[in-house]
Amino acid sequence: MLNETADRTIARPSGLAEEVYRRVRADIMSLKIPPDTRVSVDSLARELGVSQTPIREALSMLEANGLVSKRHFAGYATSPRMDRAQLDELFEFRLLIEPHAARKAAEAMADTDKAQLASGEAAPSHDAFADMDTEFHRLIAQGAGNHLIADSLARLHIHVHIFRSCFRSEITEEAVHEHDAIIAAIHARDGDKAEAAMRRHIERSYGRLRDFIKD
Amino acid sequence: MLNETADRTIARPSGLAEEVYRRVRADIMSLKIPPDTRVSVDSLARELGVSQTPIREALSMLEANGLVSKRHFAGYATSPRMDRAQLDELFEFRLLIEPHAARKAAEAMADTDKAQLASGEAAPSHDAFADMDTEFHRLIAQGAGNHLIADSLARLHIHVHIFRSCFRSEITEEAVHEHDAIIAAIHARDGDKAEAAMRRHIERSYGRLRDFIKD
DNA sequence: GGATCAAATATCCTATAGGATTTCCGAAAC
DNA sequence: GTTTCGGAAATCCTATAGGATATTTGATCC
Repeated sequence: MLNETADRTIARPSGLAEEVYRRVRADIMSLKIPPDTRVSVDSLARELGVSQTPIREALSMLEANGLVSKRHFAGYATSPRMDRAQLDELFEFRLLIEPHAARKAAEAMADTDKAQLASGEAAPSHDAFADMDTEFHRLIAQGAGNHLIADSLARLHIHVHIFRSCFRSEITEEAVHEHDAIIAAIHARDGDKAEAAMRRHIERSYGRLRDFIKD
Repeated sequence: MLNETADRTIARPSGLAEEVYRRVRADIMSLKIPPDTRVSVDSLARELGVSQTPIREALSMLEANGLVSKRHFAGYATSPRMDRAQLDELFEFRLLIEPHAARKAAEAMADTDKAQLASGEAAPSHDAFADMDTEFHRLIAQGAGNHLIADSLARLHIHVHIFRSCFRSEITEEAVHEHDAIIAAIHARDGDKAEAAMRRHIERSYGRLRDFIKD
């Protein structure tokens, strides 16, 4: 095995900045870089084996997506963990979008996409369930057939994912059942039921997450 | 007048990338850089008198906001003008968010902010009306007290602004009257009326803009 | 013991140079 | 007239060096 560039380097010739962006985003989502932590351009450049320019571009994109913030002449840092007010705002926004998305998905989702919906019942671990949950909501958002809806929810769910991972919340039977109800409504092409089931799911999910915040 | 750095250069020591971002965004919104036009890093660097690095950062942020797109080894280009499908998606999204924002603004908006609401009746020109309209919707979104709502709508209204500017649509009496109805409802703190008035305004606005698209 | 101030370090920000790739333009062939 | 091919130009992408700033550490003073 003489494979030289094996460790943590990036080689693909398809845009270094994009590759760095995905990698850092993954590190933030997996809490490998915890919230409210400084992110050094130099360190990342050395660790990933690339120059500072693509790092800088990737961090600029992450900043535009709200995952890191920049202070002039002080560098980048990951956003602090959500507080109560931010959690409230996030779920208020989700309640505006996702029930509507579920309705449209029920009415117009392609059969091939519907077949991919899984409730997460078979998830073997916390991380696996988190990934399946993210994919579940992503599929429904995509099923709504509106790119703005899909993109907005993707951005939001990243923050939900981080928040949930901070507390390693358990895989509740409730969440699985709520997912199943949504899946059933979509398969039945019942827009009203899908919208109601999604609204209920988000409200319950908010209740489960809110308990983790004391301040 | 011996002011040397007067032309189109940038000097403020508060983050060059941010300054470049605002400038390029303004140029795109004013159609000084039309849709579907290539944007050269070198040219911008020479024109603004700064290095390539802040240009690159600013373009990365603009890309994350959907105003330009990048192709590997081919450079940046402004997004093409919205087609019918994108316009439909945009207004579907606005109808999900803005009526709710108007309701919350009516219920909780600060008096000092309410005093700033203007229908745009006194706008002397097309550009002035466009700016007042943007500010009108921004104030209401801010009045909803949810940063996610405010940020999402700000992003969307940029595209509305560009689309409208492409056709230099007239200042309709209708739009002013619709704005007045919203303002009246907010001053009366009537959430139901504010939500209904905003929904009606967006639906009418969609009808006025849709006529410009033939394809 | 706590606070204040100054120097040292680490980091960011900017600028410039060189290699790699796409695009554009013109000529030749069909 | 249309298409194809080749070369030149423009552009992007990456890497490195130097100046400027914030943060940290340590010593001194109260």
